[in-house]
Amino acid sequence: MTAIQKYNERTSKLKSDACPECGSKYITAPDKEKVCGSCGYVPDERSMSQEPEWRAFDDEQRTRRIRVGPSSTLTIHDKGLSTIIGSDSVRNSKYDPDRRLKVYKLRKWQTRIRVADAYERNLAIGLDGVKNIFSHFNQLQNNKAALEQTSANYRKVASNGMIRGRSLITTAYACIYLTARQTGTALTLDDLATDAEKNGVSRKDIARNYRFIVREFDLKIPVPVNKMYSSKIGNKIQGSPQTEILATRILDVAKGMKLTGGRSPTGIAAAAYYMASVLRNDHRTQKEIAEVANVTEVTIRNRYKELMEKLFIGVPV
DNA sequence: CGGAGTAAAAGGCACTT
DNA sequence: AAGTGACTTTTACTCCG
Repeated sequence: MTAIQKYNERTSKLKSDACPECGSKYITAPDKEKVCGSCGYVPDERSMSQEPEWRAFDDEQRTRRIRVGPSSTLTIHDKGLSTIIGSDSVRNSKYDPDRRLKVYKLRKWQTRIRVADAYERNLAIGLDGVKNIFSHFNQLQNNKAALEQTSANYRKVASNGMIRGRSLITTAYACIYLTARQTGTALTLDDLATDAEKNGVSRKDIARNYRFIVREFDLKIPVPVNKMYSSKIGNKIQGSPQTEILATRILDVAKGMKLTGGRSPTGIAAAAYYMASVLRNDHRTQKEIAEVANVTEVTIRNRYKELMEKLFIGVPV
């Protein structure tokens, strides 16, 4: 069967008005999908073709037109663009020894060139570090966009020679924290620090590095959105969604009244959540909330008191 | 026990030396 | 990099219902 015949056979099935499954007619309502009246078959006429949109009539055209490979990414030091010379032709004895030796040498040189440069090598280590740290946090684990952004941040820091005198891993942590702050992800410095301590990186160093980057690039970092923290509390404590919603409302108002500046975002979020739980008779103890929010009960009390005073002025409760 | 409150110690931040 | 000062949070504790 020629290609033309195959093509005709395939398309005629779709174009004909008979169901290819049972042969009966389609029902076609206006603006609706075609559905077979008797067996329910839906022809996937508009499904996406996995095939290339071009055609090649000889080998030369094929090699010229083909464009494949993984998409470009910032998370690999050479952006994932380099072709890796495979090891197949080295190991496989069906190839002649000359060829195998040649490929072996090519591979060796490729490895050298790829990461031989100190800058490139460090970039590779740093970006790997970022990826590694990402895998420790479930907020980040499957967040490709955050990984790309962190990698972009890291590259920017590296290319400006700002890692000199600082450790790669500390910079990696700082870049992750930066991304979290930029994207409003509820990942606190403490969260990162707990993980970093295991690698011998102190919280202080991450914070200093982070501030250094922010200052150097003159970045405008939004004030943390407290809602993120309150929903984090809600998740950990398994509270009702309504309590969480009320907590975020309280935080909105508190923010509007400038009650959030200078205070720890987690403390205020915890207090708002406590307040919401009291108001909604979904009562949680201060201790319970303090534990998941990583603040003390005293802080919750203080912030709670302040919220109650400022938010309910003149309002009979 | 849950919560209110307090004094003193500790910690973080912006800024200076 | 260490010191300073204004400020917040933590520690540790008391008291109340």
